[in-house]
Amino acid sequence: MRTESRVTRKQVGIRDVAAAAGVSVTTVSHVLNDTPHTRTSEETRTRVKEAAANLGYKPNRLARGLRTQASGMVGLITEEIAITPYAGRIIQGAQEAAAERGLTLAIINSALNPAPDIEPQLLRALMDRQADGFIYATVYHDEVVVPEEMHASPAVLIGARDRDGDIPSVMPDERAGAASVVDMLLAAGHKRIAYAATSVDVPATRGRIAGYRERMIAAGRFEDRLVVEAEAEASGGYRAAMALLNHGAAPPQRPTALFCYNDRMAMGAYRAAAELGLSIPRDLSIVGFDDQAPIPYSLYPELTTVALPHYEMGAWAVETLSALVEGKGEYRLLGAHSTLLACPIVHRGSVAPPAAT
Amino acid sequence: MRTESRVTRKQVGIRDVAAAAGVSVTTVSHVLNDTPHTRTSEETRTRVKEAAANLGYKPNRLARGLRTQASGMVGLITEEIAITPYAGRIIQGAQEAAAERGLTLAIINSALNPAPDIEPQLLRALMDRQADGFIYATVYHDEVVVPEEMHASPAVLIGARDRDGDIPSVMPDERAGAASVVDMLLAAGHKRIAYAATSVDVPATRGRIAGYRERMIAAGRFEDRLVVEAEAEASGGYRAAMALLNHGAAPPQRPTALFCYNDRMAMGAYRAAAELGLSIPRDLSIVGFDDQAPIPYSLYPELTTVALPHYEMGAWAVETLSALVEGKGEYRLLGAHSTLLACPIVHRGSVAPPAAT
DNA sequence: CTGAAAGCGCTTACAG
DNA sequence: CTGAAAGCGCTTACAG
Repeated sequence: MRTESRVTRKQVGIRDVAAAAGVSVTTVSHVLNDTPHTRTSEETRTRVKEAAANLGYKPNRLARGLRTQASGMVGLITEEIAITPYAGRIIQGAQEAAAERGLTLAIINSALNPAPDIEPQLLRALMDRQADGFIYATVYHDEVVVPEEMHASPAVLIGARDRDGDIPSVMPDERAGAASVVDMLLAAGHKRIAYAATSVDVPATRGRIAGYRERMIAAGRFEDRLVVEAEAEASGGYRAAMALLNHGAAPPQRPTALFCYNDRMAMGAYRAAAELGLSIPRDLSIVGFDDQAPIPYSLYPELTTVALPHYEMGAWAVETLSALVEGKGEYRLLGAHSTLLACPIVHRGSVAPPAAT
Repeated sequence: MRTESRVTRKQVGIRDVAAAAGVSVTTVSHVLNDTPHTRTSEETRTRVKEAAANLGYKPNRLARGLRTQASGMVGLITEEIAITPYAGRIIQGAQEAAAERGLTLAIINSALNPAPDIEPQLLRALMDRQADGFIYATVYHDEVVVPEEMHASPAVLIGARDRDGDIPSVMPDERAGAASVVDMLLAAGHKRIAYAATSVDVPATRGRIAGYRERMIAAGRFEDRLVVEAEAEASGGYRAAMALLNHGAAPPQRPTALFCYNDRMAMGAYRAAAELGLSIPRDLSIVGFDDQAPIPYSLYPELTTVALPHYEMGAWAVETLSALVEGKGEYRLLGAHSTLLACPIVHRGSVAPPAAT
């Protein structure tokens, strides 16, 4: 049972506080907001603060927003991301950064191939609520053309560049991440490091293979037959691994390490290794990419992989957006600069030095 | 390049529309909102609508909210759900239902073990924005005590009952889902159906094993040694499957079907089957639970499992909440009723009739 | 140091 | 059928 009073009692407003403290609403507003260039006697300040606390006064943000023309709300449009396994952390990063700044996040989950109407409709809903700005998080494209409406507000992009070059963006440094995997494998003593590639043409595929090739070439270890292409799924990883490993040949013929485009492919590679009687990591080291739950810790041994900086991208986005919002008007100046965030290796159990041969 | 005018042009307000149409703002408001018990000449109506369309008038929801004391915004508090793999669909279901009703969803991602302050802080942010009500989505508990503040507003619970019995709730019908799996397996001809259980004491564990036992007993097939407990992870599934299958015994000794508490355990069971040289589904049928991406379609053969009604629970929640909000004041009357939603089997490739013995 | 008053953009009795 | 006016709860020049 609850005290009904809490439910029904009228909201206390700034006027109630003013009355209780025996001052004007102006003064209440000033002391509660610490309005700059305003002096109020210490005595009055404490009287006001006490009154506010006693009454449990909570300013109505709607009213404030109406008056100040700033809602303190930012919209996060996620392209399927809310229903995509790995990117809830974007939301988390954005939300924590928003909370620090007193901003509220309103999330719009747009479809990957948005129905022509629904996304603008949701976007409008937020604009009608005077959202101060927008973050558009894509599932990873090169370039994206953001909804027309977004150009009228401060905006920031996650995972893609703006085709019109207007909007700041952030994305993972796939290339550096892949390069660091090769470095790590090389340092562990591997010489024949294969790559299970995939052919979809997105930044992730290009960046990862570029990082791989670059380092393999630099180390003088690159060979065409070390990379095979397949679908970016477990089944593709199985096929690629079979092609790479099943030459009936022992090392040095056979690769001692297999770097997979993503964790799903790595999962298929585990199955291939099992069928070929190869023990991981003794006979074969495997590295994935994405750190896609729950794969890495569901495999045996647990999969060493590369994490995407989802949390960091979310936080970066609201930080940048919030700067844009502050510096209204000239926010175009920041322009199209695009930031790359590091992808750290998550070390687990699937990498070991190659067996002595 | 964008037309700067769009960026800088002052927002058009209801007054501009009134001026353009040569009527009062009262009239504009009436025709645009179709205010009941109000008649306006057809001619005036069209004039107003045209003027609004020409000017691209979009009502300021902040102002409307301030006036009507209803923000049209509902808060969705998710306990780690935004960063949990399988429940983005709750958000999606809630969002689509909200959009249909002209409501906007604001999402708060609370931690599983919330820091004592952060969650109430976010909740307050939404209350200060005059949210009309709240949905609290838990990761699955029996009962939960919702934050004190929520009791002051219409509210609805996903995945748990309210300890105080005040708040309507919805959850998956785990028991019926598990029962339907046993029925399906029985119908396929299996007699020895094992269950890989887990011992954490949450509704999901109890409901699933209850459904299993109930049907096995009804069919006269229940045996204690058909169920073994392990951790609810791939490693536990591996161990349980090994214990169940590795008696060196062929059917009819050995179970021909294995129902796993969740998909992660099923994943471990696949590995055990492979090591034991058992082919799925020829030698062993496996069924999981959760339909947790990307496991079911990353396994070979793809895993038959049971889906949780996330989308439906999300939609149910906003529908119910919206009813509560409409019927303000007496919303307590709806009270603690708790709704169960069906968990459908998703048929894939891991079930077949038992091999003839 | 403090306050009266205008105004943010709407809706809604109420009057005509 | 239509409109003038009050008011939702704040903030902010401006005056004193």
